[in-house]
Amino acid sequence: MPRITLTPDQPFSLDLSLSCGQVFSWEKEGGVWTGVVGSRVIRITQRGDSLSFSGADPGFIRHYFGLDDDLPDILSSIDRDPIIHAAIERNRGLRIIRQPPWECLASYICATYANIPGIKRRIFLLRQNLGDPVPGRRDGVYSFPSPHTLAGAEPCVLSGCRLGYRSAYLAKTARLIAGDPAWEERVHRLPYREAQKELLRFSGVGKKVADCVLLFAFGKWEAFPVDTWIQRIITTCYPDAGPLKTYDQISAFCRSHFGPWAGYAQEYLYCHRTTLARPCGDLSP
DNA sequence: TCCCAGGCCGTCG
DNA sequence: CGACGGCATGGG
Repeated sequence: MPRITLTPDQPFSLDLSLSCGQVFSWEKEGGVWTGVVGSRVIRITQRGDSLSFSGADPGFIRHYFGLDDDLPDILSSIDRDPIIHAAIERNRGLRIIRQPPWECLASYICATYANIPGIKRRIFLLRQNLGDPVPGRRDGVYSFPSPHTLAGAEPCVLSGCRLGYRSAYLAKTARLIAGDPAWEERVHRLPYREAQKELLRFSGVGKKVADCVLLFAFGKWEAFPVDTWIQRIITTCYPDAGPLKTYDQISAFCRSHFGPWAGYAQEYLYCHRTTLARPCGDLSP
């Protein structure tokens, strides 16, 4: 079984990274995480500084989990106030995962105005109803459906995935992308703001979804997704920022406050949301 | 039964 | 631009 030994100067927590709500298709059973990334079934476990895994080579694992990002450097650069400091102390080792772009985009279209268990359920149904079974010992493991498959899906099959009003958005975007295979390379090449504009062309994609995809799939670290949790945290815990009202005001304040790795700060705040969002921003543990 | 959830779209000032 | 209602569905 392939293995990666982590060095002490580059902390990593598999549990935090997979359970903080950035990915929706990983499951942990008996200490082992299982997920489908593209067409690979990856099984991985962490014991201390050792990662043991199957289904992918070490280079893929390093890239997918961001193990080559200099986390201590990133964290010290965003550690600019007591609020984020507490979030860092509590969640050190959380890394932003590099998701396949289409899976990430489609998942976050399905994630609007829903809670995480509901999102996981819908994406599970999408895989089960429209994905391809992935060869392996265990059945019940399916790849994420391709844009082409989703674009041609029977309406009754798609409605069985319980997406509600998101269903039409996803189908429309799947059709657009099935006829535009260069979208991924285009977004990669563009700087943050123009890449965001490019994603906003897709149906069901507003600024929040676009920023999630830019952060979680394209490594645009300036992206700072503002959802209801982050909005609450910023307005209650950062009153000195002034009366921030619009998405762009909050997002821009956080980019200037946290710097070029603002997206990492967002994820640490989000991971710490239930503590930070309670009344008065109480920092007690 | 309520309220809320990793919001977006269309419409109207 | 900014504000606002509607929206399918499921969790707590």
